Amino acid sequence: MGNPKQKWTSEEEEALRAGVAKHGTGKWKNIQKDPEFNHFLYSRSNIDLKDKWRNMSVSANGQGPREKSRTPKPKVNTDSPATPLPIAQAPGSSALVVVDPASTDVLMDDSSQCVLDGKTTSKYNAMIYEALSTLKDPNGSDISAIVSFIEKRHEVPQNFRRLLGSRLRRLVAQEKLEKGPIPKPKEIRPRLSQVNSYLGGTLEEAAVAAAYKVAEAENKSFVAAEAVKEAERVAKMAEEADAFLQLAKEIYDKFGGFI
DNA sequence: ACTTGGGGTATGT
DNA sequence: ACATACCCCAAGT
Repeated sequence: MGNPKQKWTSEEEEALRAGVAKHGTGKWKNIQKDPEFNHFLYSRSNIDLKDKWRNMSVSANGQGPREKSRTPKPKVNTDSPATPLPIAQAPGSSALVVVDPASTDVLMDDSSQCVLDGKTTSKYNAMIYEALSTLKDPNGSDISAIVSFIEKRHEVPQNFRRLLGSRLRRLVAQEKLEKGPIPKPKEIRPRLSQVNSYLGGTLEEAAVAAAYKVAEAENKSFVAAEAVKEAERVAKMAEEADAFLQLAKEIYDKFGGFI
């Protein structure tokens, strides 16, 4: 009747995940009110968040269809901000100890072997941002420094340096990174204003939204240098948004000279 | 005022 | 039919 049913967008889901990661399960109202997530969740109620979380948890779980009569909850739940995330949250969640190939499989085992492409890419991006933001080399960190930093912190394949090299080139090509000073979200916004002034039309909204998301996501990955899990998630977010931004740029390249 | 569990309806296989 | 996704209600705190 009143509601045509509003499907949850991936942005909303991400916001919800992030919110739960920060506030813990059950603090739905807090998450909804949090200015950091309210931009994505303003149209959802705390109850909606709860329901969505339930659904996500159910489908992310291997096969636990909606059991009602089963498992009447053996645990009373210690109610700590650490929660049964539907996707992530590694065994030793709090520390910097991460990613050794043996333990990671616990979270993404089901789809691990085939489609790793996108996921590893995101992971590498996250590592790069982590390295850059930690090293904070004003002249820009050279590749050796980045490699050695990451090697100290993560298990990486033998050809990692090669991978990293192409990865970096790509990021620079996409202007998500610069050679020289560390990347700043601010670098992106002025660019967009060009697009805006030329197009000024329907795409403006999309472009601004995309740019804002990229900026926000990248900005976050600085803060999240210590929380690698978060960084991974954020990197994925950035990549999604970046696709949008690319589109906007292409359009600008085509029509920018005329309009 | 919020959280929580149950349930209802639409939609996809 | 069954499972899933979204929404709503009523009870408990």
